[in-house]
Amino acid sequence: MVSKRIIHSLFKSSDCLGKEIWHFRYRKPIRLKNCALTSCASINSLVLDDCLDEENEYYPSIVHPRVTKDNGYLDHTYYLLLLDSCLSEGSIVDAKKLHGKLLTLGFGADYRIGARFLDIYVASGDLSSALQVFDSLPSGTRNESCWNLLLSGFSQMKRNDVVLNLFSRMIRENVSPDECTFSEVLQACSDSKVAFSFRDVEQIHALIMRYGLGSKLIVSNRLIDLYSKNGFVDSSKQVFEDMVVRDSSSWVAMLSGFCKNKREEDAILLYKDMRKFGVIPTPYVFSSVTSASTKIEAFNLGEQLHASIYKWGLLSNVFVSNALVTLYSRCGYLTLAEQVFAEMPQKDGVTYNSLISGLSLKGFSDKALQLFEKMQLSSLKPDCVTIASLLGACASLGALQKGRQLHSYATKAGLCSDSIIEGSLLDLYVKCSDIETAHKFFLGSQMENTVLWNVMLVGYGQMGLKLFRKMQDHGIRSDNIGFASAISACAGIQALDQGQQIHAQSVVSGYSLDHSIGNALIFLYARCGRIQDAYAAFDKIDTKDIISWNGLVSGFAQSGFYEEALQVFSRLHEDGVEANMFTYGSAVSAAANITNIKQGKQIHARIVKTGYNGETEASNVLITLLQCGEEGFRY
DNA sequence: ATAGGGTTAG
Repeated sequence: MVSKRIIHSLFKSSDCLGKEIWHFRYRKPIRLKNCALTSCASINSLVLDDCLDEENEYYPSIVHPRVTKDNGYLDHTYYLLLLDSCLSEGSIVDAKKLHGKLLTLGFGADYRIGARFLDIYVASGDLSSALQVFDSLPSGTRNESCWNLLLSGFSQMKRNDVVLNLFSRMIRENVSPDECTFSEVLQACSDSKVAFSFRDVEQIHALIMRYGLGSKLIVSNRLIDLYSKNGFVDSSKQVFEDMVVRDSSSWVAMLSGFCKNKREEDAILLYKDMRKFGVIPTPYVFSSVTSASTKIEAFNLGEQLHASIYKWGLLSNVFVSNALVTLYSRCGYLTLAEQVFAEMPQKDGVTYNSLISGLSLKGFSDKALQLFEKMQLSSLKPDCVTIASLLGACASLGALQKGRQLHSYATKAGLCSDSIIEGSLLDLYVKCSDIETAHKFFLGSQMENTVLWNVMLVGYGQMGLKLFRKMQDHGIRSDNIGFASAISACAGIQALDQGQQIHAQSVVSGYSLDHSIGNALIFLYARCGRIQDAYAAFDKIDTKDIISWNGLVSGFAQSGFYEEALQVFSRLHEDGVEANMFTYGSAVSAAANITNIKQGKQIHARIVKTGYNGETEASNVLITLLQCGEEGFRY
């Protein structure tokens, strides 16, 4: 709204005597009488009376841009008011008409009018018109706010390439960017699909410092984000630590930076620091930190977080509670996960997906499928993530029929082009031994999807190795899981040379430090009876997990080094490592083979204690052990 | 502006 005074001075400054103007009430043009403007109450009242309400405030919507037979008595200020009227009514069509008229009237070069149109076009998303107006402005009048307007327009439309081009043009034309400029530019860089090299980000950083904007909060926050998104989290940390003033977003940016770069421990330490500094945690903080503790399975910390979240009254936040559902699911506390789920006042697709994937992963496939039914009854639509989890559940259940239903659901919903859905579908058919469908599916899919090769490689055992060669013949690069699976396949047929060769290839491909490949190598040596090499490979792994240990135990057990296998099993026990069903299976089998009833019984006791006695693999071998014939041994 | 869920592996 514009005050009465502005309109007054507007009319005073205009030489409008004897001209025709549009009368808004009569809806027709009238000619202004020959009277002195300073005392021209008639003109003022003529227009103003119609435009003012009781509170003497001007409503632009009453003014309509149909000023006829204009000879130029109305200046740009008047047109700016008219433009405001178009804007307040949101009528881009009117604005465009007016623009056309102004151009014919010769107002095109007027900076203020141009800037206003720029604003209108950017706000309405008509960026090509915006760009036209921008280019038609005399270059001397294009100040940084014009540039920023244009930048923010393209940034909102996610045209990041244009944003970056405009930015470099801006620098070339010697316009000084301000914090708004960098805020948009950094945002565009972060959203861009293209990865930035360290040098790229550093150059942007240097520019920021050159223009003296290093202390601006929004700039630093986005810089932290940009460094992190491209994997340079240590530089993010540097920026964060150099900040004199931080706001809540700075902490969140740093937290999520650590989370994005698998630095969960750092994220958790940062959270503790943040609390020490007395920063009030936001939902963003809790969803990030909870997710970080999920990833490293820090269940105790997760419980503490749950308590804090409750204390801050943030359980009603969907993001936060979803993170909690995932936390409890992944740590195996499905009852707690279900409890959080049940108490959520609002649920979204991710809420369902979190619990469904948790149930599927932990073997509660039936429950996962039931929850899927429930989800369909609610108005929420299952998506790729839902289907992928459920396909996993079906694969482990061997539920081919249900899996096929999901397949047709996914086809109807248009989800089948998703590469992860493809992977889990193929895995379903392979695990359910529907070789024909699996083969057809594989041949009909994109060759570049390495997961599909891996699924085939694993599922087809020895045949898999041939496929692995074929993959290489096609020039498709394998990934760490492909190499690991191929090496394991070699282990299975005790093809040491071939396995070593593939390992050498993986090193050439840059996977020399990969965990999965290291574990596979342990298994290869152990399975081929190379005890010392196996231990050497084992020692090379810096963070040994149960799979590393299993490589030794099951490898030795399968190659007939039963005592060795049992020794490793005892060591594992002493080291306080949690065995799983594969470990127990191999250990019991080793004990059975050398009829070591005493150790067999000990293992049995632990199996019962850990609840793995429901697992067929260990139980079957226990029965074998029983058949070895020790009296009094009962399963 | 910054946050949560999915496939292959022994």
